[in-house]
Amino acid sequence: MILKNQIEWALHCCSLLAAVPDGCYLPTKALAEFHGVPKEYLSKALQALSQAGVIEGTLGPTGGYRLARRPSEITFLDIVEAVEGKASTFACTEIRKANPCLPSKTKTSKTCAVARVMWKADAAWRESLKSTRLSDLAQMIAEDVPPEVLAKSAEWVAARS
Amino acid sequence: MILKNQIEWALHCCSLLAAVPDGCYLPTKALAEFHGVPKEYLSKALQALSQAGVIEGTLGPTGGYRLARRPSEITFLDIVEAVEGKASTFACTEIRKANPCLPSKTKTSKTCAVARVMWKADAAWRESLKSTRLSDLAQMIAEDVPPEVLAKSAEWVAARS
DNA sequence: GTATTAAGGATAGTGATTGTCCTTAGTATA
DNA sequence: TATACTAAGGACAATCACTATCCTTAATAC
Repeated sequence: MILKNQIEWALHCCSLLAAVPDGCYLPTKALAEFHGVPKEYLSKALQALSQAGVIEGTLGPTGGYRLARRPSEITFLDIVEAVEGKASTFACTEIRKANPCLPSKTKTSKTCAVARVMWKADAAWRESLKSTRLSDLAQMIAEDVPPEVLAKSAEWVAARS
Repeated sequence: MILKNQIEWALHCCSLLAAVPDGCYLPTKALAEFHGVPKEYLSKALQALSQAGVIEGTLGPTGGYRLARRPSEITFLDIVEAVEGKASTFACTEIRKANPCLPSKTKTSKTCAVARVMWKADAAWRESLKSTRLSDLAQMIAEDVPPEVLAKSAEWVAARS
């Protein structure tokens, strides 16, 4: 099991969209070029983010995407769930019901114990993703990347917004 | 992204192996029949568990599998990692390096910030899986399943061990 | 009117998961 | 010793999700 690449793309795109000047939009073409990924396919991830209300897009020559909320109000979970969906990573197929010793009349009152444990772990994963906001990521990146690269990237984005 | 079915099978199989009498082995055929899954394919998951040292198998007419340790010393994480591997669910493809504003000479001192956050969430997931042991699962199941079904299942297993 | 954009449908290519079949070697029993 | 049973594992095909590309439609700025 591995998360799809679109998750990574979506996270990096949102990170970059945080650098878009107020009132402006950054088109898919620029986002794809900046990250070196296919524009058409990236578009699918951006559409998912848009539908989830994480980002918002507008049409026309000055169109593109921008964050729908402030970076401090967008969590990693928002982005991951927009692309990946909200369904648990563990799918219970109820194989416990195949138990030959289980009379068919038995009521399965609770959910499967195995599933409960796996879902608890899934919840812990999401809770961790929820605890980091886009603004936190911006701060981390500001500490990692040299200031001149950061400034140049902001210019690059502004020039295309 | 979704965990493979073999994870579910492996967890249920380990749960059932906990009911095998001391010194006995339960063959793949019985495990597959009990859970209603294809014997040949289930065998792959059991082999992975065996290689990871979670269970141990022996050959011959009285052969099969049994737990390699006591249920209190086997965690969900042991089982999940045996089948799924220890690699993180998030794979960083370093798309940050495609940044056109990044001089090629720039040293990437730290790992990607996005990856760090995703890996932290992955660690939280594994930590949660680590906190539940096979003995805990047995207790949960004992509270869910009617005593007569539990006893009948134990008989079923003993008869094939 | 023209160029540009998001949105989304249709369709292949790719790779991981699922499933089956077969061979090999070790073990218990008659 | 012969036989039946088992795990281990290699080879292979089917299925399905992910990746990628192409195309049409509708809205927007100039």
